[in-house]
Amino acid sequence: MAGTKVIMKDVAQKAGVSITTVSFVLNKNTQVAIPEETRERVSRTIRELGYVRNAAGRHLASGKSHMLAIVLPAAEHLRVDAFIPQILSSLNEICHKNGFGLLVHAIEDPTRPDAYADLVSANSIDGLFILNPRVDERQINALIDAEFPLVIGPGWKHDKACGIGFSNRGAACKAVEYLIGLGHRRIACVNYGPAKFLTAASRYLGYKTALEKAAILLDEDLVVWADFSHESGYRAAMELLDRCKNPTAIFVGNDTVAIGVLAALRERGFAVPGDLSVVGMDDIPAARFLYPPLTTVSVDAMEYGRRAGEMLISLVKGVRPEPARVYLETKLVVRDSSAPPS
Amino acid sequence: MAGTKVIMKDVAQKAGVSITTVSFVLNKNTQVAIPEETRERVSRTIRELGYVRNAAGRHLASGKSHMLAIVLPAAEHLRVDAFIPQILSSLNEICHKNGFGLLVHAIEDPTRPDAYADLVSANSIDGLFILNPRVDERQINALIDAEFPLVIGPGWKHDKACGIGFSNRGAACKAVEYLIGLGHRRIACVNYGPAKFLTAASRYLGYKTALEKAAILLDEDLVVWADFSHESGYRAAMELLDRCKNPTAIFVGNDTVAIGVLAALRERGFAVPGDLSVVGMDDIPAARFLYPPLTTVSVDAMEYGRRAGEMLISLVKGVRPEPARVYLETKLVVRDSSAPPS
DNA sequence: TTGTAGGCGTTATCAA
DNA sequence: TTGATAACGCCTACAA
Repeated sequence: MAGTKVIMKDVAQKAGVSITTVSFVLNKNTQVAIPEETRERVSRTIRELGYVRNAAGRHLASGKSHMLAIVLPAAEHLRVDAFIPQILSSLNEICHKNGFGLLVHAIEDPTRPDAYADLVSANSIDGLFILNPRVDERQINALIDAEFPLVIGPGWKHDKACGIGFSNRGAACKAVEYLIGLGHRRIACVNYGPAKFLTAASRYLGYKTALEKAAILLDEDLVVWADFSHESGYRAAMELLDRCKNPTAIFVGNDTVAIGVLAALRERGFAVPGDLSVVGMDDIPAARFLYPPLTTVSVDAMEYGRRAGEMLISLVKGVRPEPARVYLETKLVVRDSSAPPS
Repeated sequence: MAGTKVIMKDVAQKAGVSITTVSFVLNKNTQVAIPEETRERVSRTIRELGYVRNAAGRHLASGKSHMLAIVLPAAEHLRVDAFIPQILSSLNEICHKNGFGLLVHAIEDPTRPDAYADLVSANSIDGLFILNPRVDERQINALIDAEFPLVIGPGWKHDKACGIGFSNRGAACKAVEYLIGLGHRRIACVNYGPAKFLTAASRYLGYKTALEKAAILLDEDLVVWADFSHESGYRAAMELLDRCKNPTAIFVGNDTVAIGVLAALRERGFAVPGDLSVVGMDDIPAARFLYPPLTTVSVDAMEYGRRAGEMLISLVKGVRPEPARVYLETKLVVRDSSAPPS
């Protein structure tokens, strides 16, 4: 904000060079050899005048907006899930470091779930990171086919997709196998969101897989579905308890929902882990400060966002990241909410 | 993504009108009377061709980017604070409804706290919402002076500022007065962030005000400072307990930090509220599901974001919102973490 | 009511 | 090595 608007022409005039030269300096163009002296003089003039490139002009001429977007397929996600803000945070950092802005687009109108595609059509963004897509999102494949820079979960079924995340199925399986290892047999599942969300479906699959491997028959009455929020976890747990099927452990689809589950158990007088063990997923920052501290499966959310950003920026620059699919490590973190059945 | 790029000219040709007419239809221009029949035909053609306005062209020609930004002066905020995502969520909604994109800019480089000003200089954004500024942010007044659309807290000291928020001082005072009303005298304060953040400073002021009104001498040893995260709240509480000043209640600057405080108390064997009462602020979604359910001061975060968005969009459209400073209502929510001293 | 034409600020091609 | 100059796609006086 150096008072009035300064444009490239002003810089060129003041520095006594052409606009082209200024542009070369700004873009750190190495193809052309500009004398250090000239380069220095132009840089100084830019600083003196407080000149900043106009985004619109640059965008129109280059076709690059220097904007990336993160799409969250459910507004509820953004509102309540403690995992997302961490991703946002590291993604934000990577973007800034590389000169990109970060657009957040949470889908809150279910009738237009693909509204974000307009951002692409309008050429508003250079790349897209889609977190936890719905399974029926057809638009996504069209974008990948069109070779639009796009990062999504590693399990997305498209040959050319670039993805990062972790094995939701594997992680869930790990959590449930841990419970089985403790001796639990009647293990309930409170999933964290509707099955139309890819990762929620995968986590449920992991739950089923673990039971199968241990030859435990799946009891549908032990499965309830929450809807992202603490509140929904609370309600789901209440419903589960009302069914009187006496589980000895509960696998919860994520920690955010587990917060509600723990509250419900407390309210109904169940001791954790005395009467019931609870295991979550995500290891949100609050997990270790809950009562009791929550056993969960940890993923490094900050790294998740960082790597996603790096992959996306690589794609935007025309370099296909290698490897194209990254599975982050998950780790069972045992705290005090789990114990052998009594 | 209708395959290849469609521009206005294509629409104009196919519909058999001039580019101007298409532009008028797109912009819902009411100055000019276009026959319903023509308008309809153009709209249909736009749909058939899957045409979407190019953001760069529009931006350059109109000077409007149709982007708003929210600035978070500490990256830590975004990472761990459960209040912010809710604001983000409703802000996101209002933006979409009005055809704006939402840029998130968390400041993570303390050496360049005003990097977001470049967004303004580059004309990348039409408006700015600054949440919880640092008190020393000089850039802000320059922007307001330049009449750049900007929404900030209502307490920001500039005649022309537009602000929304709530009285942090008043809300904190309310919380502490409640504790005093219960009979507490030795009330500690765990603030949620450094005093250079405006709202943290205001909440501390509220704490002091309440003590003063009740003629209770402020004991500096009862005051500790956290740093936004649960973890920092945990550590701050530990430090407080180590000082052995035997408070009977703790006022915590926000609920996020209070989660850490509760964990520390638990670990040290203090019963809440039996041995110590705890009161937080913000009423984050998790507050009522904590153990014990947290007494706190509630503000409607969703409305906060919504109103902020509305004010900002109004400003962008050149209409100064009325009133220019909005104080949202705060409400003491008494749950189970507070009781009279034993 | 519709069309023509100039301009927005940058990039990038092509001469010089 | 540098400088003109033509795009880029849209908006908007102004003209018809």
